[in-house]
Amino acid sequence: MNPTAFFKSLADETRLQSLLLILHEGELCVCELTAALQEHQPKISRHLAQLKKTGVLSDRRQGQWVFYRLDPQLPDWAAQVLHTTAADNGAVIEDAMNRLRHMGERPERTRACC
Amino acid sequence: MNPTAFFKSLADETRLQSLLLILHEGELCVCELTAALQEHQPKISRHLAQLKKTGVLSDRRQGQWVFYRLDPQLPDWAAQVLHTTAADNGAVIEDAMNRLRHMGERPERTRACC
DNA sequence: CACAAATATACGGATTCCCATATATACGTT
DNA sequence: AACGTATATATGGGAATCCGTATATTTGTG
Repeated sequence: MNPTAFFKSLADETRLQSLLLILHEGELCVCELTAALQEHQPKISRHLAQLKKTGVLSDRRQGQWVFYRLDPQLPDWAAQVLHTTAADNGAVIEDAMNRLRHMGERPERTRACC
Repeated sequence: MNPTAFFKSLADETRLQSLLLILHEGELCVCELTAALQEHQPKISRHLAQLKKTGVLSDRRQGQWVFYRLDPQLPDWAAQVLHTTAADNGAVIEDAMNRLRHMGERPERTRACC
């Protein structure tokens, strides 16, 4: 993982908020992020695709939904950077977290392997 | 310190290398960074000015030289991000460190206050 | 197989970013 | 004051980035 490329991934409001939300929730699907951040779906999808391509996130499909989470292979230092950032910047996702909590009809999760 | 703005500061090869070198050495002047990174002086100055403007670095003039160091007011989480990155990415500044070590005529430092 | 929901991608346009070059400013020395 | 060194800034051009809209793809359901 190239550090500059990694920081480029974090250098966008939508991507950083998405990452912090995913970090907090474990995994989230596109529609949840779209609702929480109040952004158009293609915008969210585009940024998630970029984060996946650079190895920050990985995804799994479950039925109609695609859930994104931190890539388990993300280097420790990079994961640490994210956790450090999350710990001191809760305000960044405060509004989004509230919207997420009050969102009706969130898709049900099943285990990755049954 | 806005996290997105902070990460934008790190999302450039020249800026990140400069920061990691400064972190390692405590403080460096423009001419040392120019030599270590083998870049044109205006390019280095421009990036340092940007890092200063966003509150990541601060500078002090000593005679003809201007030394840059981490801004003492940089939030802990941001400093931590830098240290975490430095700890696992020594390779990023390896060549530059070698050039710095073999650089002749490095300017002498005096204490900030005499 | 039609249809709706969730997600992904393609396309242009607008903005931002980065650079090299040229020039200006500040300091020290003579 | 004149000159050399170190640093800063201005300018213009090219590349990368981000966005909204339109459209394609995938999946589940009837």
